[in-house]
Amino acid sequence: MTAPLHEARPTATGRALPDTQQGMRRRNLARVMHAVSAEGSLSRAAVASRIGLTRAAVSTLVDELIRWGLLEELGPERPSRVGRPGSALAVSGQGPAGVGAEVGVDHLAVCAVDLRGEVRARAVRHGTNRGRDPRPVLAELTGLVGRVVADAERDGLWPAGLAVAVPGLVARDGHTVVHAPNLDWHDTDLGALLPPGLPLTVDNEANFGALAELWLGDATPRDFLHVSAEIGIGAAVVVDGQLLRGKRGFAGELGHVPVRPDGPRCACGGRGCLEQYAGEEAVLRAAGLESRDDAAGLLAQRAGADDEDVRRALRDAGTALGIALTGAVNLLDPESVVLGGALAGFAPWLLPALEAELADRTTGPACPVSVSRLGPEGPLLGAAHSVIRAVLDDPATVAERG
Amino acid sequence: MTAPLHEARPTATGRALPDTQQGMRRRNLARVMHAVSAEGSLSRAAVASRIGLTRAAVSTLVDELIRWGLLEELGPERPSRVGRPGSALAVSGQGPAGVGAEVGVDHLAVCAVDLRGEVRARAVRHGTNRGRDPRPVLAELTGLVGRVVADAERDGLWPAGLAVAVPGLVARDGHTVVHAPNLDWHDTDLGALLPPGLPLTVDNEANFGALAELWLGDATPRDFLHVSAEIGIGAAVVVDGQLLRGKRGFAGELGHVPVRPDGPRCACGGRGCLEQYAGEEAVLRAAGLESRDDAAGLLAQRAGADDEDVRRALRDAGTALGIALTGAVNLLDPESVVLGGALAGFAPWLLPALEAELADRTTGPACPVSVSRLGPEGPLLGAAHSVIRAVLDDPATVAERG
DNA sequence: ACTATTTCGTCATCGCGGTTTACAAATTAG
DNA sequence: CTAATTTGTAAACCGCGATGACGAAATAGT
Repeated sequence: MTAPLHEARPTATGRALPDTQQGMRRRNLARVMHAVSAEGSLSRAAVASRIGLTRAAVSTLVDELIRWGLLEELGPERPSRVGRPGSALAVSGQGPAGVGAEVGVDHLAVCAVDLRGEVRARAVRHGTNRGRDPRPVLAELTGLVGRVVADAERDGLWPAGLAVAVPGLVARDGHTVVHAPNLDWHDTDLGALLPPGLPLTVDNEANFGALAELWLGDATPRDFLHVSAEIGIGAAVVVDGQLLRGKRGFAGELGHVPVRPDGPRCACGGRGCLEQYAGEEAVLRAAGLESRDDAAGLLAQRAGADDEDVRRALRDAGTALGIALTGAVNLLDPESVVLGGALAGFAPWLLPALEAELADRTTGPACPVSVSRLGPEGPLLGAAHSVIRAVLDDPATVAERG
Repeated sequence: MTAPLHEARPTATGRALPDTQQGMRRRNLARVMHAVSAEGSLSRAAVASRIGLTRAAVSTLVDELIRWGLLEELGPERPSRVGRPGSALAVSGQGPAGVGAEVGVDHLAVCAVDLRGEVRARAVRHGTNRGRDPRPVLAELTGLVGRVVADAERDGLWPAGLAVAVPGLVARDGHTVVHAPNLDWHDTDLGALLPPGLPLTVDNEANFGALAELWLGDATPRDFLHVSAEIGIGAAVVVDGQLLRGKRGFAGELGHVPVRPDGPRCACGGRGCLEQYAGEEAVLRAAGLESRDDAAGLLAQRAGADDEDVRRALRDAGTALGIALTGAVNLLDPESVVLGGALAGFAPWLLPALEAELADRTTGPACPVSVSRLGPEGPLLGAAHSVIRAVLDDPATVAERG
């Protein structure tokens, strides 16, 4: 029932790795990094008691991490209780940087985040990418990445990897966009079209948004459902602090959960999918508006200005979302549901209907629904942080650099 | 993106365990057990190459496991290729036994399984438990457990734990039945009512059924959805070979996924839940039959005898299941869906409508739906095997006994 | 039949990594 | 100013897997 010991480190190959002393060392290095990172600043003794190793062992681990430039010594702590005060350790503000990028429907954005989680450089280009060929778009993105990397390097950082958030389905290989309807990209391998040299990860923006919520949100639980709508409606399922990706990497397709099985036909082949009721197109139509760029902004503005048609449309969308989420919550029993992306902006008008539906259809206390405070920044930050987390999770990978 | 090294062994407390040499040893002992168990019989050298350790290291591990009575030496292998033949190792048929029990609506069952996975003792009592007080029911169950344990002990086994499958929701504490509608049990702590001394685990029958499918099914993937209906409709979600339990332990409540949001009221508070269309009651009503004991048997018999009313009712149930599963498949992207429990018996009449619905509502290749070959035995076997798996997953826990 | 080759299991030795124990340094409590 | 407490480090120790060598037991080749 508990996690099998022999599968402590599942591998892509499916074969269990041998458990050797080097692996133990690597895991303990990671534990030290995580402990210091979580608290901001910690003495060796505090790390030791927190991760359950002895002070002596932690000392050697810290020495190594300092040598690699991942930790730094801040000097003696202000003594608070009796005894010799410890020497404060902190995650280095130099060293590796995570480069995150976002291909949005109407913008490109890139940022660099240091090990401490602070954004140290950014670049944005506005303008629609809808229907454009991937090559020029990614060439522009490469330009932005170059600028951000140059800025970061001037600042004493070196890029440890590039993570790109895209509004579409990404294969489990981590670099092929299978289907991005709003960009009209299909089976596009971004590996060849982005700057070489940097380890690349591509993922769905909902996934990166969920990770941002997990890592940066305040009091975000380790089991939650993150719903994020831009044009389509995506969701990401986080279980025990890990993204649930599914066989093909397509998990979280909330937009095509049937809400009214006899409803209107959907592009996916189904009928009455959530997107037919709560997708951007559907909401615009229900509000009597035409499709256009920045439709989300228009909707939010009208709703804020008491436009009753728009409000009704958003209420109905909330109801549909509530029905779809009832199914998801029944299936997953998450600790909470978080609304992110464009949905966060509509929360005042969506939430009441959504929560009412959820409460009506569930026994006992309804699953709490909250709104992301990261808003549209989520996916970009999640992407950048995913690179940083990889370093924290296995510091030995950057042993040589620094 | 990969599993964080520092979280290799997640704990119930949420605090990361230190990584020590003893932990390493324990994990490697587990790897040896799993390797031998998976192949039935293996030489030390074969184990070594399979788990990536050296022959010398495996020798010491095997020595210890033999000393504990978990492995046994079968003697020299029949030489197949050049070189000295190895000495065959096998999991011991003596030693620890897993005791599984099932509280069904109309029966009680207990069995004991040895480390090799073979059923070595069993006991059953027929008769309804619907609405009975938990105390006498569990007293009877305790009696059956006593008989099975006695049989097993006569056979050279000792009970390593008791796992009980119940048709209802079980809290994450692993011993409290929160809600079992068909028994009419609520917030019942089974810990106090079952034989003391044996480590106890209680879980939903759908969960144990899914584990049985995972461990015993042929070619069952590590990511699948197991749907099991007795009276209600339960599901279990398996992700990466692990059960997804949810915050409260209630994950998998497929029966209350909304299928037609404006459909009939359900006891759960919702409307148009799957159970209103595919639950036993609903199917009986749709077929024009009355509720009675062994209704499932009656339905299967009538369907087999070309009763068109029953067949239509089952087809409609299949359609509703298809709609609910479309949502689940969109959300989870599992490798397959497995129908177990009573559903397995209805498969011939359910499957066509179910698969048609799933195919219609999904783009690309539909998620394959298969039928469990374990049938009604699943939960009982899963329970017993869960105890055995715990031993295989951490052999050191039984070091002293044997 | 005899030898060369291959593979298996074991042993002695080694290196790595965390623990134990001891101690000096730095602080508070009295 | 002394006793108590806590921190960080160093030295000795121990557990565990790796290495390399060796005898044992089989096949393959002549």
